[in-house]
Amino acid sequence: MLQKISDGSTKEKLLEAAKKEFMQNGFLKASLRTICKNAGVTTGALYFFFHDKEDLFDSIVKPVIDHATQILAEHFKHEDSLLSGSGPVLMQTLVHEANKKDSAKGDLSTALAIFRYLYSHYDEFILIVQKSQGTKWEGCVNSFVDWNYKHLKSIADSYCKSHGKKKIKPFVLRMVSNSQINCFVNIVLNIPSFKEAEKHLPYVMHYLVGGWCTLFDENI
Amino acid sequence: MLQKISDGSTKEKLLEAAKKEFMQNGFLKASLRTICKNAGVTTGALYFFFHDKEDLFDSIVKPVIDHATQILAEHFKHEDSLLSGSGPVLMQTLVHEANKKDSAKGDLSTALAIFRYLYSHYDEFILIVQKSQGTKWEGCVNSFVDWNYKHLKSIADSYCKSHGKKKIKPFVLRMVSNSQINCFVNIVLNIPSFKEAEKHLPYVMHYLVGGWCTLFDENI
Amino acid sequence: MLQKISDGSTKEKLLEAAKKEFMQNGFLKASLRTICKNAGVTTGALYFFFHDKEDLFDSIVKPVIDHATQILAEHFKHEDSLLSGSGPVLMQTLVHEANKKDSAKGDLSTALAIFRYLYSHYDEFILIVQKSQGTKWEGCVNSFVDWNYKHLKSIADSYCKSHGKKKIKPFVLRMVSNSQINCFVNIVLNIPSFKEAEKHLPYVMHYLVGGWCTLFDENI
Amino acid sequence: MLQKISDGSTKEKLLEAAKKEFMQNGFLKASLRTICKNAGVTTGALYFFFHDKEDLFDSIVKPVIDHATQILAEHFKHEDSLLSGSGPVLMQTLVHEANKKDSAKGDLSTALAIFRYLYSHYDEFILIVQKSQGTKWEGCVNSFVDWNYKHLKSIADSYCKSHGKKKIKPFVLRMVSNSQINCFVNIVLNIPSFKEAEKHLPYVMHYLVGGWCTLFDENI
DNA sequence: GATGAATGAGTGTTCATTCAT
DNA sequence: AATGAATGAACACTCATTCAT
Repeated sequence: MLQKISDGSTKEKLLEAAKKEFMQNGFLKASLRTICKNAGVTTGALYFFFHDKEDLFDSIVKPVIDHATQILAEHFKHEDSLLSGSGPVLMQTLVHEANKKDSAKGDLSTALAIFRYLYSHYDEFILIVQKSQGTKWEGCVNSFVDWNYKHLKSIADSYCKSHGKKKIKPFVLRMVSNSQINCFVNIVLNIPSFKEAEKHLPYVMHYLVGGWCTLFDENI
Repeated sequence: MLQKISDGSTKEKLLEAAKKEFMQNGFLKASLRTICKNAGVTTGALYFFFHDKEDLFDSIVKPVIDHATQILAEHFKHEDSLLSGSGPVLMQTLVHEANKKDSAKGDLSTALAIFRYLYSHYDEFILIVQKSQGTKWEGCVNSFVDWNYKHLKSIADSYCKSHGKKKIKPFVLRMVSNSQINCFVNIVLNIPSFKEAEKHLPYVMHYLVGGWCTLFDENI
Repeated sequence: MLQKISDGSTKEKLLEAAKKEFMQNGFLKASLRTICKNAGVTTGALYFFFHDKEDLFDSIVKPVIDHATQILAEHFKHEDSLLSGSGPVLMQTLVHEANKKDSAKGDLSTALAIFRYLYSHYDEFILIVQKSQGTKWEGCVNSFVDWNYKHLKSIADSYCKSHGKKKIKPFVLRMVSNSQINCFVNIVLNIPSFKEAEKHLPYVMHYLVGGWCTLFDENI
Repeated sequence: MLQKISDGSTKEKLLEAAKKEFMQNGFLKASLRTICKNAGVTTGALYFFFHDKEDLFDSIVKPVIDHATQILAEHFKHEDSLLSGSGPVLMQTLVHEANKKDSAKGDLSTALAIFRYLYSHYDEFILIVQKSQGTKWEGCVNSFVDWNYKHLKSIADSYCKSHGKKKIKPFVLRMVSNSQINCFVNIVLNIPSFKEAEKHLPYVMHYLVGGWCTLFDENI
């Protein structure tokens, strides 16, 4: 595994205490004093390991963001390769025919991988999504929306071109991207365990694909 | 109109300065001192008009929340009355057939009313949605999701019953509710003017209805 | 009666609210804001009737102090007149023989009069004794001790002179004076009703006279 | 000695400045700002050493209260052991015969010890007795009165029982207790030096014992 | 590596008081 | 006689950060 087991070192104790404090109070209201006290360590020690308050937050959150980014990047890369390589047939797999097959949107494996990872770093996920106001990560989810948007756009444009339809409006794609990301975030936020989320996932995908396919209907 | 035009009174100056400061820094980081300074007023004056920092925030935000709530309440009431009064035929209007008609989801009038109102109180809307961390309104959007969920559930249950289908899972409805609210919020957040939003609205509705109708498909 | 019945006028309402606030919080912690709010009156009104915070406190407390002072003054004057007029015989009444009679220290009438008055102005008494820190009255009880000391001294000196004994040391007399006043204050503070205090009074006097007479014993 | 000599450290400077400020203004009116300024230290420094304003006051006053309490406790314990161990004879020493001997109330050693201690912590004593309003110590003297009352009661009850007299009324004993404590406090308050107080002490004891013995007179 | 001490600007809030109307 | 608005200094307290040791 990539993650070191907590070894009770000062740094680990600080990170643990910080996580708890950030979870309870959010970045802005969190108190370094409290963190140090709970870690059983002096303020000076904190500043030996971390440059400042935000750096401390970063140290907790960054690895998770990076890893999630990587999973997504691989997923996008994979879909892109399918797309560029194999023309209209595959396109249907990705888009229109998706809801007629039991493995909607290609397959669920990427979604499951992401979920599995996020649930195993639940606190960090919460920190990123709900407690990062005041840090550079407060727009983190939006960045993912942007990214996903670009991805969706390339798929949609490609599909429309090959089917002789006019392009989906960027605004709509942005909204869809946002909708997708938001659904995923919401699942993790509202469903306590990976196991349950796993069970729900097909319904979610079905719903999202339903909306997605609507975009390519003739009558609009 | 219900809203008084700013008359340059101390209270108005304070509210104006507060709005600006809250917009810039969010509730937690906002400084009352700065607000007073920018309003050209002493700290004491602020406390003559407002009970405390949160009361100041409230005074800006509450009327907008109340009004939006009222619009929604009327909308829900209206749909409920259609539902209870007229059986399966209308149900189709509300649900399944929606995407086959140009007035999806009944009609767009409620959505437009809400949008028109929110755009005319843009700053307040931003404050509620993005700057209210640390106040009692930080979960405000979630409350709307909950509310909408109850509404969707009654519609869905009623429809399923009359069509002999098994109920939609609560979790799915919750997700859909969240998705809908999130889309609307996102439009206001990302589209600068009401005029543009108005143009986009049909696409949005089409997308949302698409997802919604998927729920009632046979094959899941 | 000297005391006007509260007529619900603004001034009366202020005095009433002030009394309550001063009782609860003492002079220093008392808030004029709170007083005005409870009186249902604005701050400005308060400053129409009273010069400042201390003046407000004074207005409540001064009449009671004055009246108590007057009662005492009459008592002292009366005892002085007995003293100057009638030589050694009366002296015994006042002092040494006191504890052999059932009406110790002359009689209890003065004490009863004072008690009756204080109990009928209980709140004001508490204010003077326990809540006046920060006002010019915070040493009020000490003034009474001083005054009583002068009185005791004249009695003691006169007695000693006429009995050929050497004078009681001023320090001792001061202590005795303090002891007496303190006992009286303590009774009012610890015994809730005049009726009960009246019952206890003889024991108190017996105790005080016991100590007082000790001063004139031969063997010291 | 238990007390460290002021070493000019920040904490010592703060305590010194605080003592001065509390003496001048009492707890409530004392300003932490002023204290820090006079200590030549920033506000933050104060809060490194003390939890809050009251903790600062406590740190000055608590050791003295504790020590005085201890001295008294030992004294009470000693008297109790005499009482339980040796019957009526000693009882006379403690009570009735006290005024016929030159070492009234057993001996003066406890009183002297207390005085010596209090005079060597004069400022702290003043703080406790006169400047503690608003802190948990404002009723401190009353606690001592209560304590002494319980002690007096056990002595008095024991004496009355062994002499076949009916018990002294609790109210009277409470008053006597108050009177004794009050006298002692008053001495320290009014007599500037231990040396003088020492000279006066026999008179004080004589007076107090005089009153005390009166309680056991036949004719009341 | 880590401590303990200290900084100093900043926080929201309360205060008694004033004054034009 | 009384209001409502406003003052401005003061309050206790917290903050992230620094640094000599």
